[in-house]
Amino acid sequence: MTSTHQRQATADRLLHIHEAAAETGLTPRSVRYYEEVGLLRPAARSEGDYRLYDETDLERLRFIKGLRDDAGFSLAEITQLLEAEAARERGHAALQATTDPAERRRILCERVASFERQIETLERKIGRLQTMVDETRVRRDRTAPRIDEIGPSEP
Amino acid sequence: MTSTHQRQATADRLLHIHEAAAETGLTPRSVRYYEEVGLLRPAARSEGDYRLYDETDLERLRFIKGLRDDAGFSLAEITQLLEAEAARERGHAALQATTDPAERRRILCERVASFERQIETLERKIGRLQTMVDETRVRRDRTAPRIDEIGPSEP
DNA sequence: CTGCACATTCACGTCAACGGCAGGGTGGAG
DNA sequence: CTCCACCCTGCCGTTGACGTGAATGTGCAG
Repeated sequence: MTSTHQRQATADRLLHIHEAAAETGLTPRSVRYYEEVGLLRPAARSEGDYRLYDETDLERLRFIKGLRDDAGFSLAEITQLLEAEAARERGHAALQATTDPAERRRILCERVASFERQIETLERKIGRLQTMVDETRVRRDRTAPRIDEIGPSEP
Repeated sequence: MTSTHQRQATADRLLHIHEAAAETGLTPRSVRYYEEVGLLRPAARSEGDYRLYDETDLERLRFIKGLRDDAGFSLAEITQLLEAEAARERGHAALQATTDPAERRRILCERVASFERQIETLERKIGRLQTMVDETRVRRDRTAPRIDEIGPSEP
């Protein structure tokens, strides 16, 4: 049977788990674990049941790693964000399936709303971090003038 | 120069662990754990060996909670940041102990540098999050115009 | 064909960050 | 005084996020 999915749009070869992991800075174990908890679907399996990953999978893995390392999100929170993404993709399919302008409008509006919810989630985190930065800056700025009070620097 | 902020009515009283925890949105167990791993100096103890917390402790606990919840830092990372803070406090003591202008200047400069390292740590995290926000915004902005393509909204 | 490196699925081990007891002490109300 | 709510110190349990074999299969190099 020939593949029904048109996933290899960029003509990339499929990577084994070790290569995909190396490519994204993860371990094979983590990648399998992410699949186990439902963050990743087996892209494809080789004849011998080897997991095979394409560029889409790599992007997804990089996204996960970014959220985990940079943002400090738990895998549960990442699941939420990825489910929103999945909903957007389902919306994409639904968009192809209808020509009704009102329906198409509704789908696209929901997608925009979904992006905005994600932005809000991230910006809330940024806001809290920014508050900490501001507080630190205030403390620094209360310290700095005391240096000048000492007088001009020693010759 | 005793320019201390006027404090809350409860500022003088020392709090039991349950009160301190409630005040900071933590659990008593967490607070004890933070002490166990060295995030918190042995606070004062009552006659019956009860832990007692003052306003400084509460600030420290809020700081820890902020880093943990908002920034997603691990307790190990928080330890680093708090050690920097401790170094600044040692600097404060050293500042009291000397009148040598050059020495006082050095201490204050180091403190400012320490604040700036902390700011940099936080802003690096903000930067990564901001990148994700920007990417999301781009995707949203690629979606939005497609709504207008559909035509004016149905009556 | 024989290695050899990498893959698979269990299954158990580990570390962080707590939760939740047991067994015993403390301290203010009644 | 008792009662009861809170505190203490262990110490074991749990959850998340993997690490680390063990037993077995796969695929290509020589």
